[in-house]
Amino acid sequence: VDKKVALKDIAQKVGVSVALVSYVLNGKEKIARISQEMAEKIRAVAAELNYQPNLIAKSLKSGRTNTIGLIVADISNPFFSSIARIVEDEARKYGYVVIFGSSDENADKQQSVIDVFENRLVDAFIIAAASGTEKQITALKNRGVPVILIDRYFSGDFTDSVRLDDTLAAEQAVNQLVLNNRKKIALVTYNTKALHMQHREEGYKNALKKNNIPFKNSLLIKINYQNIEAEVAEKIAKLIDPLQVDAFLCATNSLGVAVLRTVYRRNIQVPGEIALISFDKSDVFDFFYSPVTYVSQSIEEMGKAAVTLAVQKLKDPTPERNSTIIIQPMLVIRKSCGGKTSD
Amino acid sequence: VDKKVALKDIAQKVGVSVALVSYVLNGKEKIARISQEMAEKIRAVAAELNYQPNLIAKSLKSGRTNTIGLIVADISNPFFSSIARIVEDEARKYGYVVIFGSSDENADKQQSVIDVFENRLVDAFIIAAASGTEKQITALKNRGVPVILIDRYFSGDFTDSVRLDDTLAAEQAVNQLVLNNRKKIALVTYNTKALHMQHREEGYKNALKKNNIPFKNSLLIKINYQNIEAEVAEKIAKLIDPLQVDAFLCATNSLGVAVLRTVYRRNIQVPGEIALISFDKSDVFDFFYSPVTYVSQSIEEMGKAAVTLAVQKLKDPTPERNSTIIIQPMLVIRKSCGGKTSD
DNA sequence: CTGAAAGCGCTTACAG
DNA sequence: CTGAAAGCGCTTACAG
Repeated sequence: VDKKVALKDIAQKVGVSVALVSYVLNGKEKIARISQEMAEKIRAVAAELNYQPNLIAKSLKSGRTNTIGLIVADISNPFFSSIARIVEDEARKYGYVVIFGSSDENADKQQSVIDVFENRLVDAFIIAAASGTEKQITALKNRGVPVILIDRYFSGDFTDSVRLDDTLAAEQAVNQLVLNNRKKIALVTYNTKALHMQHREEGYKNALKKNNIPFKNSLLIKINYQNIEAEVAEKIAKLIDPLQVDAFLCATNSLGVAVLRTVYRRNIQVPGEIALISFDKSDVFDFFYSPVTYVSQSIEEMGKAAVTLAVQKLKDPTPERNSTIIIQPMLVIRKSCGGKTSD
Repeated sequence: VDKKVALKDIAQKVGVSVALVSYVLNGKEKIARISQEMAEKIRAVAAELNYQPNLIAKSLKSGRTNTIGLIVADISNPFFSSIARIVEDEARKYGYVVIFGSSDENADKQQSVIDVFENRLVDAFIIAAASGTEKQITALKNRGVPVILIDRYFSGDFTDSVRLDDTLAAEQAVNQLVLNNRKKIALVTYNTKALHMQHREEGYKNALKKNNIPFKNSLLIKINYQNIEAEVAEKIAKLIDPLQVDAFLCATNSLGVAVLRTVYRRNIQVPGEIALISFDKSDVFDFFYSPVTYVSQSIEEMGKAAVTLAVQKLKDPTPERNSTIIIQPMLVIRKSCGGKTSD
């Protein structure tokens, strides 16, 4: 087990001060006007000793860690792990590394992850914020830490965010179902005040109204995040025995998969008896006997935008306005929604 | 934007030295024999100022960062993101935070991730090592950094590892297929020297031999990791037109999904025309019209074991032997493998 | 019971 | 062209 080599070691070997070595190795020999040959010699010895800078020491000096903290609901959810991958790659391009934490949609847990990350002097946060945590986010901002919201957002323009046009997305989905002659369209969503979910609900209601379909409360199904499979099974059971719906719009991929599972178990024909559209993407949607129509949001676009915003804020920490980047939804139409398709 | 409060600020306000504050806040007032009332006062002021320790400064002193570096092939692969989630939760219990990187099965990329993490003084690594990187791993170990291999491993006992009994797993799968009267069993695996894949191949061959089925090279399908979907489609096409196989064993979930996609597109009946077993788990396997039989490995067990080993090594850095924890596979039998099942 | 001081590894304004 | 010194925020052996 070798001892790590430090600037001091190089300095000693070359017979020069630590300061010189630091300048040279940081490419500041011009500024410090260090002689060519000395610079060469220092670089040679550094290479010979295989010098690796101690980034922790650099961080203590600079207050920067080149680390981005990514907080999502659950890293094992494919939606979030795909975002994580994009964020990782994009961050690396700028010399940043990503540390992650899952909030499980729980405000307390989110706060504790924020605390831990902040004490480690994470440079910026990218957060898919749990519902009801706007105070956490504003507090962070007030402490001068850049925060980019992703997927989730709050009303008001208090931080940068990257999000889907949720209202539009839901409207498009409902319109498609109506186009395919569905009139009894249920929305399966989470029991939450989270704004992105509220907007999906709003889009659903808007589209019903525009199509002259009365909204029925019994067709608005709210599921608790902690208990998805069981609640979906139970609440859907009530709607299909006897059949009171002819379509489901599922507000996330987890809900979509849960609904599929129930529908599949109960042997309900898709799209014969009920049509189906889900938000987000899932491999599962491709393999269901009736491939599932879904609202696609470009994860690549979202992840890249989030990192770009973070890096910008880091470069110029005092911009007066916050950016909101709105990703356009795309409805990928396949068999499950009941129209004529090639798939 | 407030300035962060430091020990100094508390010390000034209380009118005492920084050392005292440090002792008290670290619960070492006993050792330093500090008076009750002074300790109380210091704690009160710390709370009042909402003091948060600077973990970077602590790290510089201690050489510890309480960070675990997790390196996998691709964090967006459900297998690895599930592991990441377990590792995250488990690490948190011990006060560790997780930083992650994807290697894309590329040795150079893996080395660059290792370098970055090491310069940040990550305390320990958990790595699903890319093929041919044993030198990287031994080098890390020689530098005194604890490394736990997960999922992947190398021959020889040179570091701790947590892995599946790959040979046994493949044997069990093949035996099941034989039991269901399959004789022309193809193995779809990666074109790699990685030992876990070699062992799966070995298990496949062992089981064939034990069942008196001659091994045919044409039924050993090797796919390059970089181009899964296309190669699977192409190579499988050759085997099914005309039909020269009656079963596929897929060595990972990505391969399983790719094979399913091809089989599905070409409208081959499962298990009527060909039977199917895959390694790993996937939501997709549940929704295929013929639910897919798979080799289940307990990700929870693996993740927990890896973190436990890491924490142990951190506590006691000089144990003479390395631990190898071997997870037992479990074959989850469903319709796709062609026997009689309830599913 | 408490404080002054050194040191973790680095950067950088200052002096010469 | 180069070095001595202060300082980032913390810990801890030492002295009193």
